[in-house]
Amino acid sequence: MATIYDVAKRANVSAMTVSRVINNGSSIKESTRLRVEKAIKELDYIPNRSAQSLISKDTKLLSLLITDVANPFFTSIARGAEDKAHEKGYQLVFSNSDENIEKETSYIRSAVSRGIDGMLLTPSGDFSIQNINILTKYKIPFVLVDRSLKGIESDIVHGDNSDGTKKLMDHLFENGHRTIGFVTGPSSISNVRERGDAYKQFIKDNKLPFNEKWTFQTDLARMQTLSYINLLLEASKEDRPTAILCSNNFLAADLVNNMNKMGLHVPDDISVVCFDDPHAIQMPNSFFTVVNQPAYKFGYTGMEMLIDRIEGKSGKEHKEIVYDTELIIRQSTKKIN
Amino acid sequence: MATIYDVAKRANVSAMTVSRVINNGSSIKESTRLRVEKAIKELDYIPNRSAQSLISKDTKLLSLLITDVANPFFTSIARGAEDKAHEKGYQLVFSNSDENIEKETSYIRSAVSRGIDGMLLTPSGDFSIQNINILTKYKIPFVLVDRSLKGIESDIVHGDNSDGTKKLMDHLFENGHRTIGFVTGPSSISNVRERGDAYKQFIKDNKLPFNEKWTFQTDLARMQTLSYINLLLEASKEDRPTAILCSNNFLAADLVNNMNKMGLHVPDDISVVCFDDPHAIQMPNSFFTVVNQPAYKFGYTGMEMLIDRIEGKSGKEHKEIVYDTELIIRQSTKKIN
DNA sequence: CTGTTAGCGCTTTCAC
DNA sequence: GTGAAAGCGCTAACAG
Repeated sequence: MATIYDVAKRANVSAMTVSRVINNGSSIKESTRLRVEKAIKELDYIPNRSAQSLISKDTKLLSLLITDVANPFFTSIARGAEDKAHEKGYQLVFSNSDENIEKETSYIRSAVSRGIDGMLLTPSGDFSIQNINILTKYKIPFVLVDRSLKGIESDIVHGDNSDGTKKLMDHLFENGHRTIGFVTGPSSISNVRERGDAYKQFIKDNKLPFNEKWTFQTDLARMQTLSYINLLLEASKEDRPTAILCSNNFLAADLVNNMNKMGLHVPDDISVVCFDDPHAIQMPNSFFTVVNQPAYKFGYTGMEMLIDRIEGKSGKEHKEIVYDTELIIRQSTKKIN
Repeated sequence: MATIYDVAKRANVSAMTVSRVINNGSSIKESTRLRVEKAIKELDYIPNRSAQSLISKDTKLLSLLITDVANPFFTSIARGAEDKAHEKGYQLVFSNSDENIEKETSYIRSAVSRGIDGMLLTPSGDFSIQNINILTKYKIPFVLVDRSLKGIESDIVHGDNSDGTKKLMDHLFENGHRTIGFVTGPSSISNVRERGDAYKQFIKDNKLPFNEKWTFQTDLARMQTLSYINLLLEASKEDRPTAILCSNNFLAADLVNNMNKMGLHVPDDISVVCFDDPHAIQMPNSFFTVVNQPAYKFGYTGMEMLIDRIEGKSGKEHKEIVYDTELIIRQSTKKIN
């Protein structure tokens, strides 16, 4: 592997001159520049970033820590983040925390060790604060995506969870649904909380029947929707919900898959709605009625905020960007009388 | 950010001793080890990887270069690759080449510059050989995924393209289809070629009508299926294909979306099949009849091969892993008489 | 416009 | 068991 000295020798200049050529540094005589560039090409010289980073203290490496790339919502975030990072000359290390706090800790520690310039992350829950503290301690800029953290001031980009929930509930209400169940994740996650609050608020505002029984909370990584379905099956048709609101796409997919297995048909027996599309590609006959969030923009804008902060282009105060959600009515909901 | 010298000073030892403690190096007196560990904890010292890499020549950083994470096929590869990398203590930089050779070159150059230990990649086409040469030149191990490269010997993991195509064609044939169109990508991509060959072979073997007109080749990044659809619309119902084989999922999604816009209904007017699921989550009412490839395993096993090679656990000869495909019959195909 | 010197944070080599 | 010196590949700071 050729070093800067090899190039220097070949071009009959000092290493410093080569360095200047590489970094478009101060004025260099055209003839020497050409000689150096020729030598670079001939030796196929590629600068060693580790050596550069050792001096500059930056690595042009960013970290993207999400729950699971395989979830189309996060896939889009990842794509958006990578696009912006690439645009700005950064590269992206990605990690899947799987909603697991220990995994998150270990990823953050190795990211710090690697000297990443910043991190874009979806914290797995309020416990993540201890991990965020590592970043703060090492003065590593970070931006939160999709989930906020109680008591943590930071740049953040997320969707309008309350309004999104309301849109979903409105849609169900307009279609005649009155008893509406709720399948959700752990309340240590901010958006889960916000969606839950909006759900309860809607029920109160519209004086809908409420039974705690129809609210089901499960782990987002290991979903146990089957027990909820059993509850539905045990209840009489009059008692059980005619519609279910799921607080995320994977949950909804798991629920509906299991319902089908157990002989409950969507939307004929029960309507189902959720946040975020379970499908990356928009198909004319997609199944789920959803409130969609602009996930790509979450990643793209979040990355932009992060890089701005890294490069000192953000003010002292933290920025919060909230995106509107969009209701897309499809086949998983049905009007009832 | 604390350095090894800060720790050394605090523990009253030399930097060398601290280094030995960090790396579980040779014998150290228990008491000094404890003193050093205490200092490390107190200072919250995390070793600087750039400095380590400058000496050791390895980074524990791997690169994943794929076409587009947003394509569910590649999403699964990414997830599989990250899982294995994490298992083995490596981190993953990911990049989207978008089938663009220049982007690919630039990503490979920065990966090399970064000193990655190895690369798992889906080359954008046969031109990628020039990029592969960079890796070879710098002796960076790599494993090919999904696509081979003419004349390049390397570790590789991919699906059985011929057999997959045959499964799809068999299915169409059994459902009465005789005039079968083919929508595909550039022939510089190995699997596109292999699928095309298998398609032609099937037509020949079964003495099906063949008209060059119904084979349409387009760019995989900027698909132009509309012009093909116009061709279909101009033709009489007797002449045009009753089914279309798409060589990949994005192509199929784009085609069907456009067909719907133009008033051609799938499967009522025309059946459509393709390789790879356009949806990451398996839904009971998914649309496409596909031949699915175990994409997660592509990533997981590919990464395993890569790490084995990096760590010198592979033999001299290159390994090729070919996975079987699985036909999944869904709603995009229909029996005709 | 170009070169010299020193040093980033760590580990290898060789002493003791 | 432990340390001192040298150097990995690069660039900041200064000199010329």
